[in-house]
Amino acid sequence: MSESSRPQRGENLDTMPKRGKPTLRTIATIAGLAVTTVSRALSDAPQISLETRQRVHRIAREIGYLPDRAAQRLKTGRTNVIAILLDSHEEVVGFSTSIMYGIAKALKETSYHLVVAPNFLSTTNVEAAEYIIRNHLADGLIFTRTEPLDARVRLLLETGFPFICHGRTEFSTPHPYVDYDNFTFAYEATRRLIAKGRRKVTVILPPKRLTFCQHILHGFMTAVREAGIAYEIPEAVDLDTPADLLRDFISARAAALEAPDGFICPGEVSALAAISGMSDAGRTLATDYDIVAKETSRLLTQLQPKVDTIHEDLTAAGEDLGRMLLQRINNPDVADLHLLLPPQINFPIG
Amino acid sequence: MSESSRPQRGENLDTMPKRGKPTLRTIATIAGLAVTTVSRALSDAPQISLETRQRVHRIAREIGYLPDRAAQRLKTGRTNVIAILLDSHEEVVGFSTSIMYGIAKALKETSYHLVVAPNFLSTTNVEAAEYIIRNHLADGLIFTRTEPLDARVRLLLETGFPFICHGRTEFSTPHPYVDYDNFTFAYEATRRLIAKGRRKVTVILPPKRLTFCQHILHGFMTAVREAGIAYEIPEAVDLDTPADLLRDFISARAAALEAPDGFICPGEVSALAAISGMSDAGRTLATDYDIVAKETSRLLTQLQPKVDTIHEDLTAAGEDLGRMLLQRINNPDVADLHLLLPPQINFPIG
DNA sequence: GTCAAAATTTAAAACGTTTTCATTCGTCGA
DNA sequence: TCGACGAATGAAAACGTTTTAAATTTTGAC
Repeated sequence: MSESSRPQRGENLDTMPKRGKPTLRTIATIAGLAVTTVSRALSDAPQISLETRQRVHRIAREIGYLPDRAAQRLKTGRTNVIAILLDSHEEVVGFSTSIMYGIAKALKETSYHLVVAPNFLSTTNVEAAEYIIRNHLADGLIFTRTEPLDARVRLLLETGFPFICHGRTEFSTPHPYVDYDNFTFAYEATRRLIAKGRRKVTVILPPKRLTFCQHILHGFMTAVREAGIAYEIPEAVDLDTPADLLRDFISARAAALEAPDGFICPGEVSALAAISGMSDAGRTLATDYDIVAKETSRLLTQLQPKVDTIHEDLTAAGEDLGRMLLQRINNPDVADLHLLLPPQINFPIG
Repeated sequence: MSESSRPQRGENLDTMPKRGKPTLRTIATIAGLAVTTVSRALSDAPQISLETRQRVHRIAREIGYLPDRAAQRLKTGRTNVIAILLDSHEEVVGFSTSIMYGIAKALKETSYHLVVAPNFLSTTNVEAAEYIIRNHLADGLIFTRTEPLDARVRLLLETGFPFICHGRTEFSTPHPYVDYDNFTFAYEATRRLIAKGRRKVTVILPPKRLTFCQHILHGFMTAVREAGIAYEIPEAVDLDTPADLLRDFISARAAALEAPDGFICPGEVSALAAISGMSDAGRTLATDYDIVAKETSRLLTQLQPKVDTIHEDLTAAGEDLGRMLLQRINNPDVADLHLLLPPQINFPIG
């Protein structure tokens, strides 16, 4: 104990009443330990005795110590930040919000933060990823709405930067992902409509460039072909179409000849638009037509009569994304990190 | 030049092919200068000769030098990050997106980044702000949708943390803000409807807890009282009501007795919902009723017949927010930093 | 009791930058 | 010619943490 008590609170806090933020040194001085020991104790290193560890933790809590993330980052090279990418013009609608909520839950007890990286000034969705990597703004990346040949996936695989996405690309390049089994969703949804006696089915598809559009189409077509039933696939609208336009489209379609009497709606907004549109055309749910919808919140449970739903738990998906990305960051050579989440079917299947 | 060339690239890069990221030292070695000089040259300090400054900049560009933000932050205490807060359950719809775009533009040529701070795990919207301050995750905060007694504003004023918000609180506590003149918007919009010969006007208000709801109501009521005209204020819906519910509400209202024939829609979604709803009830725009809408994108310019619009440039507001926040950060005692943006009226006023 | 091994703790260097203070070098007035 | 001055550059400390290597204390076997 030579000169451990330097005049730390001298005349140098006249600039701001910043109350000399506590550091490891503060704790060390109070506890009569070395900074090293305090650091180790706080990070629960094995070689520290239980007693010191507890004492250090207690002091830290009492004086409200928070580690300086800049110093940690400088030393370790890790930012303790996970970023989620937003497409150039994607808006954070309920979809991403639920996923973010799940990610935030997965990060809750860790030292990691979630930041949302908007991508407003660049034209391609890969530029935001490049920017993050170049400036080392995060330790890992999450993004959604993958395409079969996704430029982001390619870039990240090339640079070896940790990432995981919600959705898959084509199968030739394996990469970490969490995806929902949209094939089964569409297959079971279609079979349900058929089982209910519907004779012409249709599906509101996602935008064609997205991978999961293929999955839904595949599941739909498989069930349609097995049953040899009539179907139609709207070209003018998709899941990203604004709700009123969708409503008007469906209303117009219902008034025409050979209108469909069974709808697959892989999203709540499209389901509500379909109900409104059919209602505009004088059709009654359950009597004149049926819907099977994908539900991600509890929006549809209010409806009377009830529509058949298949649940997709986006919050759970977000938790998996967060958990698996951390796994990937801390152990770069875990092989083949992926997960396919099963649909949760809310009606009897036979 | 004693021993400036240490064996920097020894055996220590076997962990990762990280290509020894260039640092100030790298540049210094190449240029035959001291690290100090390089640092000064890059930050354009006055005492560096023009020649050295240019040379250093050139080398930095050539080897792709990027400053280590963690080191900068550790040394200066500044994070070079601006955060925009999202409400607990607010979704980033077109509204926030435009503002973020403007902020990003204002930050473009500076060293600042914009990050979006979601607030999913806390229940009140003030917790996200607290979290950011405690962990010093940003140098300044931006948020929107202020309330008359806004807990975030109070917290930030108390702690002296730099912030600026889009929208005002009550007038008793001055604080930095950028706001749109919603009084004038509503006043002129109402007068326009009256000038067009409408005899019963109505307005879709924002949620009552938000400050700018009062401003719109005030402008509306002022014009209504001046003209002594009939009016009504819907209680069951507001600007946050989902579009189909709004449409159905308006359609139902149009069918009833003494329905309004003039609508103030302070948002594009509500304007479209009003048109659809009136159309459902068999009413024709411009013939049976008129609308004055606030437009923030170019969504409404497509419509036939045209609706009268008053423009609010959210991107410009974002730019002002970013610019003024930087001003506030770099000079904490600028007094009374605020801006009231005038409506841009797209019809002849008389 | 002694000595080596194990269990703890510590000193010091390092991460990459900024900043304070000192140094060099030419230039100019006397 | 001398010293002083200003311009330009440099050396070294510091920010708060982690980590390597070393020092100290404790333990256990003989």
